[in-house]
Amino acid sequence: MEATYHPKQIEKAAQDYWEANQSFKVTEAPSREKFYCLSMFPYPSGKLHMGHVRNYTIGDVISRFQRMQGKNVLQPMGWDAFGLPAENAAIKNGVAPASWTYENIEYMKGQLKQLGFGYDWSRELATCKPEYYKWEQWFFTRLYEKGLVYKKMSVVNWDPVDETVLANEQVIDGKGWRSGAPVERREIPQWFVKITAYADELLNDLDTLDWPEEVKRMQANWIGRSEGVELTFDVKDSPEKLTVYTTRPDTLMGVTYVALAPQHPLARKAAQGNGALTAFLEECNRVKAAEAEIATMEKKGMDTGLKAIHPITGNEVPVWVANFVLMDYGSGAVMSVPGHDTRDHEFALKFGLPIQQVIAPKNPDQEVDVQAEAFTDKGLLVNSGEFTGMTSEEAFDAIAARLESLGKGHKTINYRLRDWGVSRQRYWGAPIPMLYLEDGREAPVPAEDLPVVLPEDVEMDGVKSPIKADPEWARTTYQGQPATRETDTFDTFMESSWYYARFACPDADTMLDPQRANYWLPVDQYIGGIEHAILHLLYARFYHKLLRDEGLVDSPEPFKNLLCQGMVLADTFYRTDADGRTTYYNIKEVELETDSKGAVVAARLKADGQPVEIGGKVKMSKSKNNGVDPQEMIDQYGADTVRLFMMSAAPPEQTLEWSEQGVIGAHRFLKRLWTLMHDHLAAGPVPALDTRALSDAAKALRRKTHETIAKVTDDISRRNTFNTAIAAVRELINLVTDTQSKAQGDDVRATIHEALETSILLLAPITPHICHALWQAFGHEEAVLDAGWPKVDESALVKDEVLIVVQVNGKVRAKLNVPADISKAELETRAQEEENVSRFLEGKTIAKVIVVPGKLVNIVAR
RNA sequence: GCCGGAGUGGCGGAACUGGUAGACGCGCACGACUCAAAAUCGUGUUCCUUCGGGAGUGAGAGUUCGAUUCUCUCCUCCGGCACCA
Repeated sequence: MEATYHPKQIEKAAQDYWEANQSFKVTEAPSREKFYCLSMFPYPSGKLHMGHVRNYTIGDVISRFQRMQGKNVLQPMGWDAFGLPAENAAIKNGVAPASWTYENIEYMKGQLKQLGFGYDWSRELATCKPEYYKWEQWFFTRLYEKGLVYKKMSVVNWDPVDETVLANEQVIDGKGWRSGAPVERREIPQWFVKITAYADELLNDLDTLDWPEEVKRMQANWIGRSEGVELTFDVKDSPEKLTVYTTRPDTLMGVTYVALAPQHPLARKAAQGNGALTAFLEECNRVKAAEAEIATMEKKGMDTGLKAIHPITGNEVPVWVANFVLMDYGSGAVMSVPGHDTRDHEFALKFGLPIQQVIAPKNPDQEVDVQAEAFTDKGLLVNSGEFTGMTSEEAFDAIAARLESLGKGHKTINYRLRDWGVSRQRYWGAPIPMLYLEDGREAPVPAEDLPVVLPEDVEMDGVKSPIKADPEWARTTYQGQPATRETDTFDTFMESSWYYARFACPDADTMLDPQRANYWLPVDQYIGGIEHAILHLLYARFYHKLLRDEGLVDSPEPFKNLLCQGMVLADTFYRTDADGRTTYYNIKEVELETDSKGAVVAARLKADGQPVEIGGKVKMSKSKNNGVDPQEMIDQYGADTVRLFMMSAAPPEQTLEWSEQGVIGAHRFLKRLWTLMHDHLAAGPVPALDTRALSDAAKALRRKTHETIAKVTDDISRRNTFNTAIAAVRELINLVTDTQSKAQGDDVRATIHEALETSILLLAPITPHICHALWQAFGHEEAVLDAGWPKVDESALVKDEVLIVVQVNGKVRAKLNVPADISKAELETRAQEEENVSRFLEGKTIAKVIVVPGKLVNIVAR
């Protein structure tokens, strides 16, 4: 063993060992307990970023820990290889998306290996390969045959200059990012998968998942199940009817107008021959097709001139168009009750529409003025004809029953969740396997003709998808008649919705091999960013249920446990010039000025010595110029240092603030650890541990060793708090150093040996390379990777004395070391005898004494 | 706007079930080693203080013998909002 720590050498040696022994290649072994640990696969954007490193380090620590518990651990890795950035890179650099993607995969794979992640690379997959997306195409045709796929018109961002569809991120301040033209909402026909048919199951099964509560809550809210009433308004002098959905039928008598989405057919009809309304509807279309955009913009509306007939009173109410009513949600029309809905109230005030109170608070003392502010609570009905005096709950049923008897409405369950639009008008995606026949019919591509292969050797001009530009690509036949192919491609969420299952049987010549898939699935631990809390995770859950209904898997849910890791942040520094443009500077270009305590008080640019603004800690990104390249860190400090810092700086769900000083601190610990181990071994043979004859110092160290095993085991397996696990090992190492300098003897040396060996095992999942080397140096034949996890010796934990805190009126006044088996009464007496306690009791009478055994005594005195 | 989350020393964080606030680390200060520096090792480090003690976990209230932890109101920051992945 070398006297100094050389991360490059030992990391290379450990990685060579794993490679030569195929250490992470696993096969299905029904007799063994399996553990499937999966980290969200990356988009191959070029090189790994710190977010990836954090995500994959967490996964690797859990995988290695579970392996040391004796489980058959599968940890695969692959590539979410279709997507927009490849097209952008293709346009910018003149390379085909495919070759750009494959190059990135090669490079990033090398980086993952350098970090020492224990993946079974024999299962690697890339979603852009036909052998992967073939099955996705096949599955889509199965869904089509089952009636779970349909086509409808749907809104996209349209760039009128480039004549192309833009993604939301390509629309900046309402303009196309390349053309600069104001975008328009445009409706085009698109394919949808009926996720709403599974809404109830997706909602109910959330209860069965060991997921963070906030993620389950977000998904439940996203699905948005509500019970309400669907009712129709007749339209005056027209055969048309308006259908609306409401969760508050009790407020029906307070409807003073009806609001339509600008895309509603009746709004369009009313606009014919109405120039102002036509112009307004056009204006409503000049906005990005994103809900956040619609919800935050200024509320605008216009009267259509139409009158709706109230289904119960028969009164006429005006029909308005409002820019915030969504066509995709419900029926695209809402009944407006400004007295009892905040948004309706705001709109009514703005446009001078009447506000009518129909609900009064249940508490008669509560003052309500609906002209000033909407009263949104449930209560008692007023001004509601025959329904007056009912509670909101009674009125819900009574009004629903009345509507039903009139044939104008019925109770129904509604979901906020909308069907999954899977069509994209882009090139770099899996072609949607549908055909359009000459006679106008559509048909799925027959299974024997799959996959529909995306050509990879193409040139991108930046505007039109190469498969849309080439009519030859689309030309084909179907059952002898000419047909054209669909040239839209799938949403990339399609690929990421089932990759976890394909990893179980990546070479199967069907979509999945149920036997192998059922051995590994569900995933025992899934790890990924919180930003995927809704969309990806909901689509994957949906897809899993579709796979189950196809007979490909048995389980109802894909991911048993979920860990959402936080983002990686770094300091930002910037200057704003006279034109209001902001330039960001990397921390390397900046010099920090600190006060005597080390607090940062100012920053200046090294280049010109002038001050720059301190922008705080922000998610690492190109635009903020605050990224730290993992590769540089690995080269400089080694993979173990990077892994150790990542895991020790914060618990996984929290944001992690990058700090090079912190990295240096982690590196320092590994150097110290190495030296400590080396010196211990260099001191000669270690006597055997005789637990019956230990000095106090040896006994204390041994207790700490076993307390640490218990703590680290619990922290990793139950709490996922790797930071506190590392802190516990550091405490143990600190105590070893301390014991070494204060006590000698065979018993001390033997307990130190036990403490050090234990530390190697406890750190092995986190810093596997150094632990691999140290374990060998300690003379073990087997690799640390396959060494069993250390076991707690309960007898080592026994304490003879405990520390008791004594409080007077909740303030700490003394600390006592007492025998662990002291009686309550004696503890009270001893507490009161303490000098600093009696001092505070003087002149007071004791009202109460609270004793928490083994912890504290609180004397309440007045 | 809607949904979800987070605020603790100079900094990252700890306190797991309502029971010693600040574990562990970074930074800083001082000391040892050194011709010197780096590295390394050691000691100290929430704030105020009349050195008795007092205050303190984003702000304000409440429950409790006792609140970082539970309840309510508010402020700030972050994630998602269906075509970034």
